Amino acid sequence: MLELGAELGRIAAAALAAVVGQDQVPAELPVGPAARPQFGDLQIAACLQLARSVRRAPRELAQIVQAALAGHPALERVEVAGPGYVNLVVRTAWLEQQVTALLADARLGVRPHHEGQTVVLDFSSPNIAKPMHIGHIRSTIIGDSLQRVLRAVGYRVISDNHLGDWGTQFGKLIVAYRRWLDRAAYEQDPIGELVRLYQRFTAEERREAEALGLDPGQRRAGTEMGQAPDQDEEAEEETGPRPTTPLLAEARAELARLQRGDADNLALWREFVQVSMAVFARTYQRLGVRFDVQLGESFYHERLGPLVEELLQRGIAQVSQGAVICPVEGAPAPLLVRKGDGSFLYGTTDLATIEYRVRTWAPDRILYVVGAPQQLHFRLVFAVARRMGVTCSLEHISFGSLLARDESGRVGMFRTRQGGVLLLDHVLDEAVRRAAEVARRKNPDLSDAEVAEVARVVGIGAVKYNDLCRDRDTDVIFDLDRALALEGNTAPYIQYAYARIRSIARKAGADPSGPVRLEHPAERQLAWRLLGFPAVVEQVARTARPHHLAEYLYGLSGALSTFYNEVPVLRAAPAERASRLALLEVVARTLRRGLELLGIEVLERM
RNA sequence: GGGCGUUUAGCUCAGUUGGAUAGAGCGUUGGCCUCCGAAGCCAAAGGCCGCAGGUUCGACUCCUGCAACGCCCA
Repeated sequence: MLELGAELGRIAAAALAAVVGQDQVPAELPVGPAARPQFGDLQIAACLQLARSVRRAPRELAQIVQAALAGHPALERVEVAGPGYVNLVVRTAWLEQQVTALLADARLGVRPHHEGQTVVLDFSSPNIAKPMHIGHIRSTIIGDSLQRVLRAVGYRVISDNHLGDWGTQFGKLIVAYRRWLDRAAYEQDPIGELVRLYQRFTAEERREAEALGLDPGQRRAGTEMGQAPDQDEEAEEETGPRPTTPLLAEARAELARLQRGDADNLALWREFVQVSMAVFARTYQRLGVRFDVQLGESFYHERLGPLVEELLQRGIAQVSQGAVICPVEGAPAPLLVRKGDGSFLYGTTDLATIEYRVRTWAPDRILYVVGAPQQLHFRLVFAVARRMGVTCSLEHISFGSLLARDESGRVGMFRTRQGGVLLLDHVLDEAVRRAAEVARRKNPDLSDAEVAEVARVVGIGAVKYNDLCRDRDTDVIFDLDRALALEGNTAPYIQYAYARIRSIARKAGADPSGPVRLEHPAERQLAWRLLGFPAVVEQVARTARPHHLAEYLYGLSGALSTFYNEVPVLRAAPAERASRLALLEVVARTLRRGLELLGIEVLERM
């Protein structure tokens, strides 16, 4: 359909250009699906738009298009309708031939148009020594889907987990580890223990401050409202000079030693990184997410000092009140790359990272799947990168925040009732548990092992789909029940459609083979949707919005359910039976491939 | 104070870049398993597309202003 629409659009454009002039008409008229079934399969509305600029009646232009397309072999009918639409009805024989061809096409029509191009994809990026919570899921899930889709259309993709492994928290952690470590707890749940140690440090430090009468009231100002948990200690660090307790001084000393390369502290830091990554790896495995490289912030650490000096030399950066900033024209603030005390910031690391990626992979695009709050930050970083001479496309694939509705109905940042974070693994556990209940109830024939497998695939799929089915820009009001729902517009609905086809295929026995005949409207509807698959995949690659694919698969599944209800397959006459089995085979493969591009698995029975 | 985003059915969300009568899911109401899987299908009710202007043949979509909510920067 992608090719047909484009081809018809070019023919129509050429015909108009011959009459009204080349420069008045785009090279290809947009050809879209018909607004309503009674209008046909495709429609062209461009004549209405062109009419104004070329001062001709819309219907007159539409007739020119009609004449140009009338003889096309794929078209049954070409009509001018309403104020100047051109409605197209595609020949059923052409559709039949196209779908039959898909049966032999492993790629289902998706073409690697971007072969030879490289994209670096930056996503997930959790912080070391902290658990992955529900807030990490969007970046991880959307990013993983994008790497699958981008590869499908031919890109060479470098997926990079840019771990937060070099923050200011490590000085505190080192102090806390040496004083209060519970070895058994650490071995059982390393990240849990590191979190406990960090919290212990904070509590002890606050006690000290209070004992010394150091202004305890303001100590957490600015972090009470709206701060994501990850940013708490950053915000604390940024609040500037304030009274220092002995404990905090000790932590700063350990941090300084670490940054100077002290062997003991370095070893401890490596251990924190190692145990954290081991825990992350298990979660990624559950989710089926892979990275090509995992180069954390620490990887760029030694480059930061020289980079800032270069920026100063090249006049991109300047000293201001002891700090180093990069002014950005038109932006409300400059990019801060070195603080007055000589320490570096996220922006510094981000610039060094871009530099490294460009040098190493020479990408055409670098995509960052990071939340919308970072929008200004990336705008600044990208602008400075441009001044450094980076020419590739830099794109912030932003997504909305995770919010929650409290008892009074107000919306705010997501927290659990206890005020903490909701752990990603706990959400997955709960999803799998609920899916197991449903599977057991719906399908008592399944063995325990089968139930476990179904629950895993359905539960994880439901959680993923919950993030993939909506436009990433909108904020999510998180509702566990809704996220884990197994009915309606969900992954299980699509997985169910797939499983039903597989069930029929098993009963049919023989391998399906063409040719496909489309006699019933429900068959034609299915076929038409199948041809739209490549365009949707290309659209996701272009816009980095996987929800278009989710929507497509949901629509295809719906068309399939309707088909089931109206059209017999196994009981049909031999010729029809063979045709319908072949049609269903293409549907099943499209569903499976589409879900795979979303990072969601399928089941042969569920 | 400056900036970004959001605002569409009771709730959660789509709306193909300006086209014909604004669509789904959940929830509500009513039908459909003697029939290839009911995690399903069919139907009904439900709308000031935040508000007010503007652009034009035509606006949920574009431009301006305002409001509410969320966030970022200071």
